[in-house]
Amino acid sequence: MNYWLMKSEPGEFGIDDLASRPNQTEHWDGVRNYQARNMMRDGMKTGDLVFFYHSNCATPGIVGIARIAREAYPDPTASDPGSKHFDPSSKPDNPRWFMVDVQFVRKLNSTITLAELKDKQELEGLALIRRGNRLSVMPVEEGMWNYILSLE
DNA sequence: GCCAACGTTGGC
DNA sequence: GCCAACGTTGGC
Repeated sequence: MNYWLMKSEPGEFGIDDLASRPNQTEHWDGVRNYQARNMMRDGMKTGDLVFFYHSNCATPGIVGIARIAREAYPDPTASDPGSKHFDPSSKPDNPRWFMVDVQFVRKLNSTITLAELKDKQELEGLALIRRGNRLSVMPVEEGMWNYILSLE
């Protein structure tokens, strides 16, 4: 079992949006960063758990937990000229971008804020709080996962 | 809205 | 292969 953190802007797609989808499941499309893609494609397995993180908002932080419901498969928005994630250099017979399906597990009782996470010596090295980090998909070590949950 | 940090692109 | 220019992310 692996653990992850995935960022989303609540104004675009927040934890409540995930919870209200059919089967409480949604495709995680639109990832256009190679490192993030590689982690989704090569690392994520069905059943892995994910911290759902709200970025670019008043109080950035971890707001809930999700699970990987389907392992990586081609992201159709890459070959859809009408999508804002359209990538003309990705060929349908050789897809460049992938997505996973993510299913809602639960919301946290309260947001574990970025400020709080930054404050913890125990989380030194966590990719989320490394300087300049902008990855939208990143791994979380099991020990850190458990520690973060203990902050709830 | 500002801006630092980072990734990508493309000329050479 | 270098690197300047540009676009994006995301905290503040």
